[in-house]
Amino acid sequence: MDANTFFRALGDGTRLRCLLLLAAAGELCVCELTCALAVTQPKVSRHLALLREAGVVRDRRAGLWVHYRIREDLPEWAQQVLQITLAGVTRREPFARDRARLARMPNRPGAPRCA
Amino acid sequence: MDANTFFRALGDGTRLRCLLLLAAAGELCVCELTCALAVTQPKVSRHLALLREAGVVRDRRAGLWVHYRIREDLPEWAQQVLQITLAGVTRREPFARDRARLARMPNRPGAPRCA
DNA sequence: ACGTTATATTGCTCAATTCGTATATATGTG
DNA sequence: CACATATATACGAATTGAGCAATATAACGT
Repeated sequence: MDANTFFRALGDGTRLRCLLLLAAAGELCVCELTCALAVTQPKVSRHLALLREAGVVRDRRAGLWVHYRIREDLPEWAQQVLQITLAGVTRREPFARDRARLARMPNRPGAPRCA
Repeated sequence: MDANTFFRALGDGTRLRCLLLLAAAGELCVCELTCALAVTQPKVSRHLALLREAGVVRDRRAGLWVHYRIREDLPEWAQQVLQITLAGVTRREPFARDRARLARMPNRPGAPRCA
């Protein structure tokens, strides 16, 4: 994972918000991300595919749901970048609303947490 | 400086290399960056303008030369991102060669350090 | 097999970026 | 003033990228 690939992946607003949510929540399925970001499902799916191809996230299928998480073998510096950014973002940025929407979702295991 | 603006600025290879050089060297003029990156001058100039408009760098004119540096009032988290990335980049990435070329330039004050 | 839900992909259009070349501006020198 | 150097900008071409709508695939339940 070179720096250019990594930052190009973060260069899009939707992908950045996905990554910050994943950095905050650990693991999320596509429907949760779709609902938290309040965007269409194909949009989230394509950006997640880009993040996967860039080597930033990995997916894990569990039945109908596909869970995404930040790759744990990501270089140390890249993980730190995400953590520091997560700690640095203000409440005015879109991510704050994403996180709030995510927190409002029911969280029963095995059931979709989106409407 | 919101996260989206910041990472969009880093999302281009040329801009990233410029910023890493600036993070490593403190302050550089356009001709030094042009020479270190081994790209055309208008290309560097335009990317520096984008970085300036994004609020990531600031410029200082000194006679013929315009020196660029990373804005010191950049949010703490953004500065840390740059420092961590600088420490994390490997010798295989283009930035390593940029830095080597920069180190090879003569450094007499008041004279252009490029060919 | 059928229907349902979750996710992925395709086809297309439109906007945004990037780059090279050429030219313009700014500053300094004689 | 003419001239040289450093930097900025304008313009068009080419590429890339994002978005939407529709459709395809995958897994589950009955």
